Amino acid sequence: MADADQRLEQMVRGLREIGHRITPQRLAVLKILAESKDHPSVGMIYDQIKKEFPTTSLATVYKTITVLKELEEVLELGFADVGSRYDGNRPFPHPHVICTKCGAIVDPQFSNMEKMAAEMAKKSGFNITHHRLDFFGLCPKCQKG
Amino acid sequence: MADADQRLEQMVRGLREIGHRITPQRLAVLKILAESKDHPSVGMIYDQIKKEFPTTSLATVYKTITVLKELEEVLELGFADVGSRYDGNRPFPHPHVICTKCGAIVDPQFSNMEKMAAEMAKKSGFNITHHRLDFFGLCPKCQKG
DNA sequence: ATATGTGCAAATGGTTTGCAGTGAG
DNA sequence: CTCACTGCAAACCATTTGCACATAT
Repeated sequence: MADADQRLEQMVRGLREIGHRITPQRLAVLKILAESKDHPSVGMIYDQIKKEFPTTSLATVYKTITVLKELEEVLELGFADVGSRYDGNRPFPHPHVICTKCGAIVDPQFSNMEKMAAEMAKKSGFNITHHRLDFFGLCPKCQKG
Repeated sequence: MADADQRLEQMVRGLREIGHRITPQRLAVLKILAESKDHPSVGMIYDQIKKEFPTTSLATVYKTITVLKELEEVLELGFADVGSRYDGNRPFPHPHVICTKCGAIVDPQFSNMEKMAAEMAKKSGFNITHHRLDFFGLCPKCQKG
């Protein structure tokens, strides 16, 4: 998990740079986000943290994520039906594949979106800064079930 | 607006087929969705409708949209920050370009996503059924402002 | 020492629901 | 005539906020 450690350091550094303190609760949130590859919801993070710090409040988790979003150290994936999921491991735009049955979210390798973004910018006159690409379907497991 | 008329007919037909009634309020929602190219929110639709039917309730708008979603006669675009927007004119997956300042949403022409979807299916083992592709940036107007 | 962070509880805001009355088919 | 639809208000639920206390720096 060397890359998760690096992500964690990066997050801590970012918070310190803008004058934020590193509390144990906050560190626990950062750890979960830096390590997880399954794009957890706030609730999932909260449940996880309560094992370590039973008194931690949901509000603290939300507040921490808000700061990380501002720092662009976490990527928010909002869904109309199922709320928001977070990716602290790869906090930059990249494609996702979402199972419409069990809700699993995975990162496929690949994709040169930059080329397509440039094309869109040209055609629309927009100054494109970021993007989002999601594919929906049934994961291998749910195809059998 | 010939294609909007066609969309409207298609929607009405769809509703009738599953035994739903066509009330004036409902028809007003359908019209707005079939005609608009600006991806309105529920609130925008509601405001629009009140001009014609001042007593119409928000709940009715929501309920109608829920049915249209089931029929796949309207495409829902959920955003984490700004809620959901709806496209009844082209209710199938297609790319969108969203202005991060004024919230405008436009449909660029183009895109062969099918190829990319097939690639994703192969790599992930998922059975891909649909997708979503959004580009974010500043629209020409907001680049000046 | 001194603000920032925490935890709790209350507030918010978009969306959904329950239900009695209304109206499309 | 009937049963689905409407409108209203209440319920929901994820997220946000206010505030007194705790604590990282």
